[in-house]
Amino acid sequence: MYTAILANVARYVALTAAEQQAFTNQLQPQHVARHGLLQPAGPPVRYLAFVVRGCVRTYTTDARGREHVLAFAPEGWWSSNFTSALSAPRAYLSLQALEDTEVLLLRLDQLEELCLQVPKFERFFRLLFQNGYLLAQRRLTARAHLSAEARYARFCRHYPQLHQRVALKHIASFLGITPEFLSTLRGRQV
Amino acid sequence: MYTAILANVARYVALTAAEQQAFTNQLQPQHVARHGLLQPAGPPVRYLAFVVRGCVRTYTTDARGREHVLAFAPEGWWSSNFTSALSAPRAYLSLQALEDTEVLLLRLDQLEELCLQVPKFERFFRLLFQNGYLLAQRRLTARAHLSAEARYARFCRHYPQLHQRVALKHIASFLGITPEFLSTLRGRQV
DNA sequence: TTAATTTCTTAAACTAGTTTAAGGAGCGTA
DNA sequence: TACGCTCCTTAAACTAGTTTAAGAAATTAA
Repeated sequence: MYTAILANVARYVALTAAEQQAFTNQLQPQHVARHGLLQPAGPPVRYLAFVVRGCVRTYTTDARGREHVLAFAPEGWWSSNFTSALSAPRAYLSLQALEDTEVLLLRLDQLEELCLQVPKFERFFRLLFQNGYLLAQRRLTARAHLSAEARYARFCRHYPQLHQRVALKHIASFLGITPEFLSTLRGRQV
Repeated sequence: MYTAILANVARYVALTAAEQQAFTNQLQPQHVARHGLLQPAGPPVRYLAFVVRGCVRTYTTDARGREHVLAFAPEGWWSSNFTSALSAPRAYLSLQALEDTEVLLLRLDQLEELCLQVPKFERFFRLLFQNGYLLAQRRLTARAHLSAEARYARFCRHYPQLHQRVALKHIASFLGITPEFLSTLRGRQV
């Protein structure tokens, strides 16, 4: 259950058995059926999710009710519903399971608590966010530099496994184009 | 010299006089003339910059030699040249002073060193990157949800001071449109 | 002051990507 | 097996934003 997440943390910081215990105590395991939404117990809050099995997509819904995919997270990846008030205050991102999925949830307040108890986690999450920041910037750059076709080619090269598992419409949304246009792009390449 | 940056750090963590000393010892002050590039002493590396006075833009240059602005940083803001290998490995972002500018530079290796010496900085930079990650995600969302016109309106509302100080072509690049098109957008609104 | 250079504006031709629409393919359910 | 549903594909009409070009305005330098 916790093997993968502990290995993930161990990439950056070495934990004692007691610290591992303190960590896993905070995590809420959740099983989410295909197409179901992730949500920790209690009122809606900010949280992180670590995907143990399956695949999750992070998305927003705009004023016209259209969804925009911001990220995918297969096994071993972190994801979060963090966002800031683009339209409404307390606007959270939604996380949906694209397959039968097993996740470990950590609310932001639990994260803060954990960092106070075990300062090593300040380091771990500093590096995690530092990396997330870098990836988000890379995607901004890609959108500025590359045509839709080049972005799709890059996506296929970078995430071949996702390309197989994830519906075309979600990939299109992630790339910032319509499903129809992605379909024509695919047609061209054959 | 260090008043502003210490106030900035104090928003998240309380430092002792000795810790303040350890922090400011690592910082490299640099004066950069208008249009000059920021760069810490030594070989090119990743670094953070805190703007004490003036204004900085962060940008990349693509294969065709065209620049794309990723961020602006006026007084009191942090900025960095972090990026990951979109095209070449060791591809850093460039930071340019848009006015006569005073910055404090902190190399990534110095940051790591500082975190080891004073663990409070793990917390500070964790929160700083967490926030940067959030802002980058917000910009990705804005680009998906909003038309160029709406993005420009939002930029003007959000950063009225920048709108006055920064050249139109840089704002256009930041918004992801051509200067010509931004110019027509401006014309329309009058 | 003039001259050189960069930046901004305007407008017309163009194109990457959208919209709309309709048909087909797959898939879960009864 | 057929029904309903969502997803994917194709194609034609359309549009937001680009490209090209040329002139006006603002900066910079001498």
